[in-house]
Amino acid sequence: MRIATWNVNSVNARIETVLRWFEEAKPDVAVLQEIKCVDEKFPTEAFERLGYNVAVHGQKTYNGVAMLSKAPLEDVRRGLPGDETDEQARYIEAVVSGPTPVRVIGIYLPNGNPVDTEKFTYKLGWMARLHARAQELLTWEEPFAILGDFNVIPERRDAEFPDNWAGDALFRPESRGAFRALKNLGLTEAYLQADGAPGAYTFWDYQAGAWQRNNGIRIDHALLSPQAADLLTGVSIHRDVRAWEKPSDHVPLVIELDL
DNA sequence: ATGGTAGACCTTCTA
Repeated sequence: MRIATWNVNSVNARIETVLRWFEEAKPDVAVLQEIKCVDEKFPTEAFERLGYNVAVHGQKTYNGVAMLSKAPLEDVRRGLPGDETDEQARYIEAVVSGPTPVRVIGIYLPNGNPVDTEKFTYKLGWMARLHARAQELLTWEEPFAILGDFNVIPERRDAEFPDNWAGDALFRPESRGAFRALKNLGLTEAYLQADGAPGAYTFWDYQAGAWQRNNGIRIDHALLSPQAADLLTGVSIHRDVRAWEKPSDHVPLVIELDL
């Protein structure tokens, strides 16, 4: 079973590129971030034509996440628990049906810049709530995977020019520490040695020729519960998609589970 | 040090 995550930077502006990738990569499940539309404007029919069930947690103009699955989705949950006042659409969770059901969580973790504003506070609070949710799910001892745009550069080797990111919310010690703490709950990062070498980036800015200079960062991640980690057989970053016509600034990350 | 690009949408915000 292939599970993909991809920040598409507007699903409607990018629909041809997105559908082309789905037809080529044929993921069984995918979580999308930054769909940048309300539920009613999501191109549901286009994905249904490709055989997907669709769950959307949309928002006008900003953010927005979705989940697509060939198998039926159960127990769909929208919004990260822990703050009833949070109106940003950054979290979707569902159980993918099958002989071994797998809970899939798609996240668009807040960027957090500038760091001297409430945006950074919101990011850290959001990470604390994600930590609590993961902690709860772990007590169920079932296979689950958290995938998405984490907006965290875990290590220096995850940036081509790490010094450029000093002080940025994506690389601040607080953000990296919260990411480590999340993993240290007992989650396995899907990050094989082949792709784990320096240069395994998932994002290149549109500006200043970042792609041409390979000025990339690795900020899209997949974390697995122990029961899901035991099924992990592969990880791939679809780097070539960044060179397509009208690309997103992120590329897809795909994990393979032995199901 | 600044600005460079992209998307939504209305003028500036977010990234």
